[in-house]
Amino acid sequence: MAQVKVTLVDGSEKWYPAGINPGEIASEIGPGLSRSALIAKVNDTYIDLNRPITEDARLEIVTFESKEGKSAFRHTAAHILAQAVKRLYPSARLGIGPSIEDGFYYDFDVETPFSTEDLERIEKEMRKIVKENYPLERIEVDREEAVRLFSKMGEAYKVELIRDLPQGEKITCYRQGEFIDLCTGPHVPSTGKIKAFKLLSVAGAYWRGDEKNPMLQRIYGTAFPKKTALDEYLQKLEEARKRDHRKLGKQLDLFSIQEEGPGFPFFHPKGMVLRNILEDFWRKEHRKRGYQEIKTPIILHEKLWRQSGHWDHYKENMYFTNIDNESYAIKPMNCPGSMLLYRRKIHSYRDLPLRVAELGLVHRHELSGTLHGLMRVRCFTQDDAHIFMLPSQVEDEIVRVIDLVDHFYRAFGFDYHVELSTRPEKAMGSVEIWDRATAALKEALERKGMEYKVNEGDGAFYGPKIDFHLEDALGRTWQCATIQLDFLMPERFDLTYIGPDGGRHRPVMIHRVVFGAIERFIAILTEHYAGAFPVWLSPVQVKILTIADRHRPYAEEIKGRLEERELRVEEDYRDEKIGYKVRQAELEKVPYMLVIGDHEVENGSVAVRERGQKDRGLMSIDEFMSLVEAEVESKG
RNA sequence: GCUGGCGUAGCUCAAUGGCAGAGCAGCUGAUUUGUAAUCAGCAGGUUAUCGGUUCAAGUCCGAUCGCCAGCUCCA
Repeated sequence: MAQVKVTLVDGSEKWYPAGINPGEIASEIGPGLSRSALIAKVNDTYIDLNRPITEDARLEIVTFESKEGKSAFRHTAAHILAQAVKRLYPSARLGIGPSIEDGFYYDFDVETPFSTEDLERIEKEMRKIVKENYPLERIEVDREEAVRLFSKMGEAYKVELIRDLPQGEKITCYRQGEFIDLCTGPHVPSTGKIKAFKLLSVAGAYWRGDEKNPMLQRIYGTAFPKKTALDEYLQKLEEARKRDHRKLGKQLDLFSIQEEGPGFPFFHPKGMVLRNILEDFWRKEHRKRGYQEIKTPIILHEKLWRQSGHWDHYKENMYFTNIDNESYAIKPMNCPGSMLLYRRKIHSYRDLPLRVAELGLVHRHELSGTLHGLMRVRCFTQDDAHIFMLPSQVEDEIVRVIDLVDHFYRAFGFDYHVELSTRPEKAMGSVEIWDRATAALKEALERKGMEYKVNEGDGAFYGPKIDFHLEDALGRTWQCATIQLDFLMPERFDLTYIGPDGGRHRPVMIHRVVFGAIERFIAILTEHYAGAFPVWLSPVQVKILTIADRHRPYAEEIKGRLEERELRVEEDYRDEKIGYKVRQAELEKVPYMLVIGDHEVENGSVAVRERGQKDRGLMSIDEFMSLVEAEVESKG
């Protein structure tokens, strides 16, 4: 019998009879691996454990530890969900059911949407299917057969998917018990593997993500090989919810959104402190890098928006108003205003690049269902800038902005990922111009050696963009910084500069934001620190707590000393026990508490308590101030 | 905008279709206290809004508004 050489991940090589499958190899290696084996990676493809190995290959037994293992595991869980739904609701039509980060979902077309009680029923049925422990069987069919099979079952959506598959490609299905689904796999060997799972929520989702298509019912769930891991995950979710900036914003009294202004946030005194610190930091860093600051009006005449192209491409998102029988728009972006200012005078090539920054308040009519605390609002302040350049300066300028964003995000300890968004369907300008702009962005990214994901068709209507995404507490990502390259606005506004040849030339322009929107950035910041802001950002840096009334004069003196040094101080002189005041300060997440009693008054010291820690002991006031100031300086 | 869920005191939450409640916060008083909650009293509500069913609605039905999850869209 022919033999195949199998190279394992540790580099060892073994010979097996041809046709052996990865599952058999796993059990030969050991019962532990055999038990945790889910799928296999043979050379570079992931396959089921029962697929035969017919030639020499590199083999990796894939467990739940790896991304692909998790994905296959949860994909199988999705099939179990679909099977359960088909048992309970035979008329349900199947959409798609992939694994996702941390779980899986499956879409169903059903007459009446699922309720929470339905989820419990479905879960119960799923448990039965797991217990019945069906093997997952891979079936290859040709196209006609597949169409016939799924048509017979009435699975119109599946038939549509099959029709869209490339011609000539093999079509695979997976069967478990009475249930069969169109699927490329791979899957874990049997339904019994899915030991711990939970259905989490139901939501509507358009078929194929298009709002013109019917809305299906999507059931979300997650699955783990062990109950303890599932519980741990649910616990983690619970913890993450406590970091929600909407909750913390209320608790810490940073901001609110009132029913009278959906999507229009109110900033409270403490939120304003935070916001002003961010703006101060921003101004300082921008001045250092040669930016000038401007402010343009919030309301401008409709004709400006016609000229900029917003009228044609962005009208649905804009608010309009009338003044003296003329139509005006409330700005959804800052660029047109900035264009007018560029145009106010003649520019020499020697003036370029011209970096013009604006903390600009914009209003956009976002769909009501998309509003989300401070993350997604209807009015927000962009830390905008428009950079007018010679064509030869484009790449350098993009790189400078990338560096700036990186500098900022490092200061806050943020991880981010980058996406390159290309020409959308309803774009202004020619494909050639877009290609040129996109190439320039790519070039800059590659020069920085940055990894990025391409987001086809997601650019602004006037140009492609590099987006920087940050994560919230629940791992949802939000676009914050963006760098957009624009050849079109300068054209539309007939911007020029005088070149060395004395002639007029067209500048190129970058639109960019670093925070993105200050509101969103504050939201991310709040979730990132779980409300326990580092000292330099804390709305209140020090809280003075007195033991008894008689300590008040000394506490006042301390407070004065701290305020002289521009530290942000609050006091709590109420006649309450110290434990009570400490508790309250802890809940307010104030980084430093100073306890003042007889002892401190006598020897002119302060007793320092650090947030989340115990008593740090006595210190002189000078010692304490240097400590805090050093911490502020280091942005720690 | 769409699908589903939810909306009770400033906050967190109770209340079979049958008298709207608790804890915290607030106010008043007592207490003068050493590192995560001192005690007592008082006050706090058109149960989101509007309409309907019912002898009776926080609870059932409809509409509107808002919030939450997701989809679509986006900083």
